[in-house]
Amino acid sequence: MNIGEASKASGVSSKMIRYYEQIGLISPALRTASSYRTYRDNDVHTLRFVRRARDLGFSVEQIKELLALWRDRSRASSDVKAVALEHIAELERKIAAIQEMTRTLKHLAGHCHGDDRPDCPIIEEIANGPAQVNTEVNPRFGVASLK
Amino acid sequence: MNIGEASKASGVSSKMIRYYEQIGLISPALRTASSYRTYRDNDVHTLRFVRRARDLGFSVEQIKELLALWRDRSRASSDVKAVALEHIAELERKIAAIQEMTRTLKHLAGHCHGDDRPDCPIIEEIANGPAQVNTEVNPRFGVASLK
DNA sequence: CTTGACCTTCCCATTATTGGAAGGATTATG
DNA sequence: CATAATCCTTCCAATAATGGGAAGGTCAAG
Repeated sequence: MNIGEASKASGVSSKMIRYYEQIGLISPALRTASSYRTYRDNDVHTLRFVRRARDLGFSVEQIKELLALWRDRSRASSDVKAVALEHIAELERKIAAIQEMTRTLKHLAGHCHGDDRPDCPIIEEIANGPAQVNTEVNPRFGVASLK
Repeated sequence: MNIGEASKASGVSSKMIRYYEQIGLISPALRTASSYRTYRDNDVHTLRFVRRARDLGFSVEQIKELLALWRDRSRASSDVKAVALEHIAELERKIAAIQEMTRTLKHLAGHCHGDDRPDCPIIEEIANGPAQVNTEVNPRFGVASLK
């Protein structure tokens, strides 16, 4: 099986297969006399492993660890779990960060008329920072009272 | 004000200020006789605009649009809103993708003992793909019945 | 034997940011 | 004033993962 077939069989592009080999994520493929890379079922299995891990958002570095754990049949499941939990934590940090952005943006967009007039709280906030929000119950202390 | 002070005042690193100038996001700074860049309050204002937009996850390209809209005092707020909504949509796609990953990973981690034994559903799934989940109510048709 | 579809390596681009080197300018201190 | 520390300048490189493409070799079908 040459690289194109291995690519189709694994869902990893030929480009990436060569790249993974180059950076040492996977071992160098066997070569034919004319230096074509050849792959066997086992290699394709590894490539699928890599693709699934990528689909789960693991970095190449983490996949290196996971591959080592996969091959080590005497690994402790706690070792695998540690990698997974660490990754989950990172993903959740990312989600929180992005959600904070959307929260702010939705709030702003919700207050933007979105019509032909130039007045726009979205660009206002980006330009001038968080607008003073009057959360004051008593208007005597609100921003409005400063006029 | 030279670049270091402008950096502190705006929260954008000197490196990035130079970069933004180089790619044309901001206009070239005035220079002293000894070619030090100098910045005035107005420039710092622009830099803050850029930083806030970055904090909201806008790409440099989008910020280019936003800056143009900001400067165009006859812009339609709908134009700003369009950029924002597009960005919100993209952020939500990202969130959904990452959440799907965490959902899967948490499920797997929840079934991993995390002890000294090698048996681990996490690495199992990465290696062999989605395990057959028996969602069948009638055991006659379940995977179990294939034994 | 030609043609088309593959393969090889090598280089470049992407996005936003950081790091560093080499050298000049400014500022502070002794 | 001399010198040292701290700035500034430009240029080059690296990051992470992927895609695009060129130039040239190989293979299989016709």
